[in-house]
Amino acid sequence: MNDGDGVQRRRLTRTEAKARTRQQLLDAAARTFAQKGYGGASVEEIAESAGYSTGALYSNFASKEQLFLELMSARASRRITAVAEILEGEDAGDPIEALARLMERTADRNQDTDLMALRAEFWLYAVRNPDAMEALVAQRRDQVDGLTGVISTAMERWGAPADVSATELATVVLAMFQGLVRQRRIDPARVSGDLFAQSLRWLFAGLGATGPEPPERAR
Amino acid sequence: MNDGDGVQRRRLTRTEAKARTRQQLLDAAARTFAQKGYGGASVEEIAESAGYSTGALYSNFASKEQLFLELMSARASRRITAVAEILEGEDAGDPIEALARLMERTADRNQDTDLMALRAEFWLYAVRNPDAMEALVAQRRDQVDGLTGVISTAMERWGAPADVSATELATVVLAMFQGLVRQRRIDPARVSGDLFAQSLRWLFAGLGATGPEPPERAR
DNA sequence: GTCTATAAACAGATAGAC
DNA sequence: GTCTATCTGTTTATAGAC
Repeated sequence: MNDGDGVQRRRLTRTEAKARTRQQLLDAAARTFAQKGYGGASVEEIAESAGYSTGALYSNFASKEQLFLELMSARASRRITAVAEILEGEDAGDPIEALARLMERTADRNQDTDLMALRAEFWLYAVRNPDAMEALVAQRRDQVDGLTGVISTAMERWGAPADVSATELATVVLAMFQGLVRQRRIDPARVSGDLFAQSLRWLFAGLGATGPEPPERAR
Repeated sequence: MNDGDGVQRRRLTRTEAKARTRQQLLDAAARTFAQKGYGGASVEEIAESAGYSTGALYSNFASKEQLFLELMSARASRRITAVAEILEGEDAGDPIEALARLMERTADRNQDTDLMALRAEFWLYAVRNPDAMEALVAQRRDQVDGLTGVISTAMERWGAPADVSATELATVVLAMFQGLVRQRRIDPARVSGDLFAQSLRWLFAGLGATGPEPPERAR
């Protein structure tokens, strides 16, 4: 119970210090897994990248796999909320503009390329180990939830019919976003920076379409 | 020059036999890399999956990496054309229906899950090794080209403005498709099978929208 | 709690038999 | 041209010093 001196002078108890090490190792793991992949990253690399030894790593995590899984679950609750925050800050203006700027910001910066790569690693791991899928389910729902705010605003602006589901639309917007970012990493010359904004305008303008057929046809 | 009997009875010359082995190894590599990932698949696994030994593999490929790269380039010219073929067969009907059925077909079958996983592996590899990106560029352009046919048909049907680029639209449709398939693998309960068709209708119905602003607003 | 040293298993790649 | 056997380096994970 009582550990040494009653008052904590250095503001870092032993357990806090360990938690800090844990977090540094998690961050290093995120970097390393993103840059080298799950199979390509060695635990020694991760530990060194965090400034520790493999011994310290194994003192905090049972195995390489468990470290990866922890990362997968942790990221579900952490980073994703950043999307919503960024959007909140811009919510005053045109929601489509806000979404488009989000794309430009995340698509080309290296930091977020890492994030995209890490997400791809997560997806591949979960596809191969279905037990790990639930973490991705949570992650995806957080992303969709983070979008529904702007989506709803945009829907009002464009006078979308009441029977259009905001979450379904958010799912579609997320799909477009991720798909375009991935393609832009491959062939930036052919995936222009504002293609996303253009697509959003098309999409929202078409929400009024009711039937499965073109409005009028010369048949 | 003259090998044994002048006429080839068995229809397999030695070079043909080697080419056959090569192809079997490539197919096995595609399966194994898809199922275990680049780092997770061992050359012994690949060779055994093809019914050969590692010696045979290294007789045909310089290294594991070169095998992977060959696969990456080969798939660019092969499988992708299948997309266009499937679409051609359905072209008579509603183009949107054709695209939607394509999604249903590819999204849930395991064979195509493998293909999606393999593509994700390609993407990750190329993001980390930019020299390999050109293969993906070709792959992406083939995919887009394979789509432009149906897209153009659908554009006519929906009376899209002339200034809408069919290839850009194909890029967007491809992004939506890939994004939705990936999300559906994560959370099928929340990504319904016909959400893709619905999105396509929204998208095509909205092509008429010209400006960056909603058509009319209660401001 | 973290480090050093090491055990044990496995990887990619090669050499020589056939 | 393919297989068996093996070499070499690296990997995950652990044990014990501090």
